[in-house]
Amino acid sequence: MAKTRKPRGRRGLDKSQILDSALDLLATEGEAGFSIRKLGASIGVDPMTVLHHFESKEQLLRLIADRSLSSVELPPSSKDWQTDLRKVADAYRALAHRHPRLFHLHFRFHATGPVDHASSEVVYRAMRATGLPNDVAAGLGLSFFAFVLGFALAETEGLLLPVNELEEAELRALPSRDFPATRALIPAFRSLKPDAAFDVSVSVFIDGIAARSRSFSANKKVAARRT
Amino acid sequence: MAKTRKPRGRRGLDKSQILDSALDLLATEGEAGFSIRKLGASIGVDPMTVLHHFESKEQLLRLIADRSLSSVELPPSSKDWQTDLRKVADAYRALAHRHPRLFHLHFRFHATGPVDHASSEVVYRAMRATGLPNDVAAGLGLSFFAFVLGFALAETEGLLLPVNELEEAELRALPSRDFPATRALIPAFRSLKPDAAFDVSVSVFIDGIAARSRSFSANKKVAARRT
DNA sequence: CGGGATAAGGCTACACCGTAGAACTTATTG
DNA sequence: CAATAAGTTCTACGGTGTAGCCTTATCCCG
Repeated sequence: MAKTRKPRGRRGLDKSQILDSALDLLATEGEAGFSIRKLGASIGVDPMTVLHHFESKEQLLRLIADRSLSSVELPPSSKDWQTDLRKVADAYRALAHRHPRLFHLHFRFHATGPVDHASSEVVYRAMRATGLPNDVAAGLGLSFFAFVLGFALAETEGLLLPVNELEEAELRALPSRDFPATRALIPAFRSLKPDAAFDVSVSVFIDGIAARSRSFSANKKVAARRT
Repeated sequence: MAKTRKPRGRRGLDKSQILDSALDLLATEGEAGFSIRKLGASIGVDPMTVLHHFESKEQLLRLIADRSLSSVELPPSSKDWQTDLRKVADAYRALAHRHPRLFHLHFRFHATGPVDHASSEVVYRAMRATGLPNDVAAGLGLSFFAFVLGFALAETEGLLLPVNELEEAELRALPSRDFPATRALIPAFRSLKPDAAFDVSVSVFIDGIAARSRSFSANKKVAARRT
């Protein structure tokens, strides 16, 4: 049986409950507005009591990130590595949408908890299914993660929103001699659909991997035939 | 003539010089160790003097990010959109390597200064050269940026380093029944070469775009012939 | 049941932070 | 020279993380 001993203190405080409140506070206030004192006040407890359970603010933030990460529901590995990759990508983007104010923490504390390992296992299994050599597979797997996290972070930080009127005015002010492409795309920026952009770029990445996988296998066959 | 009026104060302080020192301090101490008081002390000036030139710490950080951004040397647009994309990617990764401690600021303050516009013009020009429709081109251009920035950030935050012995031990501890792919790639993680991983994944992304461009053009021709 | 042992929870204090407001000093202008 | 404006500093306020010490409640063992 698990050793979930009930808390002994008179307040019946539970680390896990504190973490929940902490995540709430962080999710609503953002990191700048998050403080141990506020957290203590929000749960009616002395700030030092919080630090008694989590030895520092840094540790607390780390555990908050871990907890939010534990909410990703990762797909089972299937036969088709491409859909597996797509599902992992979607799962992490959904995570970003669930807690946009704290998603950046996943870059600061690159967790190595079970969730991360499970997700990356799916990715690495997919990369190995391509037949590419191990060093390439490892690099591509990590890059795929970096891409997905980067896209999601860009989204939560507002880099990917459809441009508003102010930004549009700024773009229109660019000299058309030097910025023809930017100006030509202004209508597209106005009606930008992040979901579609994500789908397309994930597909593009996966297509690129598939192409590389095909040409690598072909070369290997040729080399084998030559011996 | 430009209006670079020399400073009038008795200390001869210059906004630009303060900014230089600020960037230095931030680059060596990291954001956690950066404070207006320390900056003031480092240049022998009252902290409030700093705030007189930059109205808040937030503004100062924003300008530091802008300044670091202004150091990217972006390539001229060529005839080949693929090499153009590659050069932009390299330029931003180089930026991250130049100032790893403050690269994350580029996500917080998505600058819209001239440098960013110039770089994105290169990207958008490339995307339009593919012949893809504008909405797809816009989304892919932004995604390409997100990918490059995400990779670079992952690198500066330590997600992409070759695994050390401690991490390797953690990976080895994973049950081989559930994590065969992760375990199989451990040697590859040991000797991971970020440069190569970046090159490969940028190529993969570009290849994917090129493939999509080809199939789109083909479809368009078919549709045109059918009328 | 008694009496440590142990952990939970709280109080105080310290060093540091960003910055508002007012005062002072100097350079420029009229 | 006086007036003005800009640069610089001082002081103070409310906020932060957390070290050190203390009290109190619960558990375990004899």
